Amino acid sequence: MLDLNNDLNDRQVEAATHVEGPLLVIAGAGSGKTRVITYRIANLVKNHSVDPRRIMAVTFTNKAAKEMAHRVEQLLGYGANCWVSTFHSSCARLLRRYGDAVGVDPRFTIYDDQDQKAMVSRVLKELSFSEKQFAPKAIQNEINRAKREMVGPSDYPGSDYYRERVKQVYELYDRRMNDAKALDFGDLLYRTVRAMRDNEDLAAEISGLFDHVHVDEFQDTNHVQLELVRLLSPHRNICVVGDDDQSIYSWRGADVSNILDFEKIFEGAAVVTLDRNYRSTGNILKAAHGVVSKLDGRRPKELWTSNDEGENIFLFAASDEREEGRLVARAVRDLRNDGFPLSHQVVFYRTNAQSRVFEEVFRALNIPHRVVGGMRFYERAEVKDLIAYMRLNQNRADHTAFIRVINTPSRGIGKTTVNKLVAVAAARNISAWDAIEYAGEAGIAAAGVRKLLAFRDMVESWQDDLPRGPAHLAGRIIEDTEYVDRLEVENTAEADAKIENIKELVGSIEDFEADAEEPTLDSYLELVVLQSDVDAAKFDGDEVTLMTVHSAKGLEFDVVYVTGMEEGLFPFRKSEDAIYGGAPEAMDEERRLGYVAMTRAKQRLFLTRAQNRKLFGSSRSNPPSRFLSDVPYEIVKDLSPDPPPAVSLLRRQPKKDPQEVWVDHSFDQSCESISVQPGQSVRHPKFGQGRVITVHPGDTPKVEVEFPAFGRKRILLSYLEFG
DNA sequence: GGCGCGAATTTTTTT
DNA sequence: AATTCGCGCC
Repeated sequence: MLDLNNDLNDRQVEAATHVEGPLLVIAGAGSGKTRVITYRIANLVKNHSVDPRRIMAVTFTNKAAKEMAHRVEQLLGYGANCWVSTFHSSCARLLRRYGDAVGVDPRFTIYDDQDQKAMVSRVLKELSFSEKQFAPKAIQNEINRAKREMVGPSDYPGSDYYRERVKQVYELYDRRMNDAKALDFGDLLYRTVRAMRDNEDLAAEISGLFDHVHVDEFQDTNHVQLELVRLLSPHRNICVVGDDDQSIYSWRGADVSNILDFEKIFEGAAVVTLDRNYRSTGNILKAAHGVVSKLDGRRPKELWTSNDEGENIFLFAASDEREEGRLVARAVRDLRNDGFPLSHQVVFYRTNAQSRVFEEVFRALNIPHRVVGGMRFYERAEVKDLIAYMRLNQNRADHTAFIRVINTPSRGIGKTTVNKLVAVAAARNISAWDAIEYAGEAGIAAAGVRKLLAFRDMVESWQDDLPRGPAHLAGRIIEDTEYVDRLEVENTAEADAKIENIKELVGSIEDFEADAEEPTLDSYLELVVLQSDVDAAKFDGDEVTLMTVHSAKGLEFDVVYVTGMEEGLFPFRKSEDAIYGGAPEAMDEERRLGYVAMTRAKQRLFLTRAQNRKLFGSSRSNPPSRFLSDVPYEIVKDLSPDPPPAVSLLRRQPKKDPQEVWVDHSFDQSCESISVQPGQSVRHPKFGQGRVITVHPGDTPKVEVEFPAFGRKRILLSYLEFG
């Protein structure tokens, strides 16, 4: 069952059998890192008599946690009660158990991004700050950033005018969150670390729970997470696994230096590098290496494999994004006939907005597909409404939930009534729910008071239903609020879709009750808010997967299509005036993202782009992604339909051969790549607007252009403007 | 307090 | 281009 030497390679054994002291495993893509962690845990239990309940493992998603627990169970032959979960879930669990000691009500509600933003808006209103001047989103980010850096409201520096205001918002936000018995995502980590820092006994008790701590995807941990790891590991039995080349979350505070400087943080750490790849063909690795090797400051490594070279890397250059969709869809269908089931194929894109075209084309061609991410199920208004009602049953003080449902479906309680109610609550530092008691004294009209009381009675009447589980409660809510009844009356496609979503939600609650260890309302609500989209996605059934590259972390597929390989899109550039040279870290991250995308592929890798792409309604033409030119030319096979939809030319450093130019141009800052296509409209300083007739590449690229007033002219590329 | 029209904003990635 | 949001009017 557990045969380390047989099942693992030498390096993996080295990592899996390391028992005492800090260990850093640099695990390249596809090098079997989950395998190493699971074998390591199994080894600790089996050969070193470690109590599984005293082993902690932190993963990036709940899905990864489940898988890990499952694989450990397989290795041991019995279910081990290891503590395997995400940072957020672990902290929620700890705070429910120990929060009391540090002023956290154990029955807190967790606020997601939307809830948090609503709360920020409410506070802005309360302080009479204009949302125009202080964008709620920006303040939200600032609060999150502060918590990530362990900066509380009172420590927050009010160093300039703006920050002074932010500090005010942060302070009141903190109070209102407290009144609402709510914690945001950042709080889960911040409060746990705060609690352990401020309370030595508590820190000892919590860290005393574990003898060994593991952290997966360590390259994407941030400051507060590192701090937590430190506090949990006074015994220094800390094993972290990650790959600096796959760090793709710096925008949400992840700090690569956590992994780059690990030996400084935990002195005397052992380091094992896993560079043998078991996943991909040789050519796929070569392509990926071409992209990632251009980075500076990596931990030096190059993946190798004894797998076959495999097929070439396939390129598609399509005329526009619809054509790109069709080319991918056709390839998907052909490969299915060649023995690659749809479920083993995946389409990646850089931004969620790109998914729509693929969905349309796949639907038109009748190719079963599933989109992961984007508008999350649990973020849909109707789903959130029902969940808000459920939240109110867990926590009457939950302000966002209260505001959300007080007049949904509409029951004649309007803005004025609600505003007055919230004002009373704020004045008395009580929840809006409790403020109903004082509604009469707050100048709320008698009719309003009556409606508020009726609402309260309705929610109170569910009290007796709580012990019967969340599914039953959901049924009562739907019935008493007439939520579905009202939608049925609307009789529109949108309303029908909402009804379907509510049915799906109820079904999922029933599934939860049937499967969960602890099928209570509290644990259901926690699951819902901490579950990611990849967690919720079912990877059964024969369907192609569509998802962003970010959600792809840790996954693998036989066939991978990386789409939208265009400058500006992938690598992504925020706006016209943002210059790549100005933010090299951002470009580095794009590069790593490209690397992550490519290394998901086991057998076949397609890189696709569109010559013209519609963005914000208008169409524009992007040069090919610089990442294309980083793929060694010898292993590339261009499957673009002919005639080639466009030729990409360099304005200042032209190459000789158009075919070569297409993929093999270097993007140093001094030269500019321009895509030219017959039919395209261009502008000349003297002749004005014209249409491209033919393209003449070469050392001095020229373009033949038809001008309405001047006829056909051959123009040097450098005189033309595109757009 | 609800509805409707124009303006504004969106599209980087998410636990 | 499409959806969301805010304001003003009924």
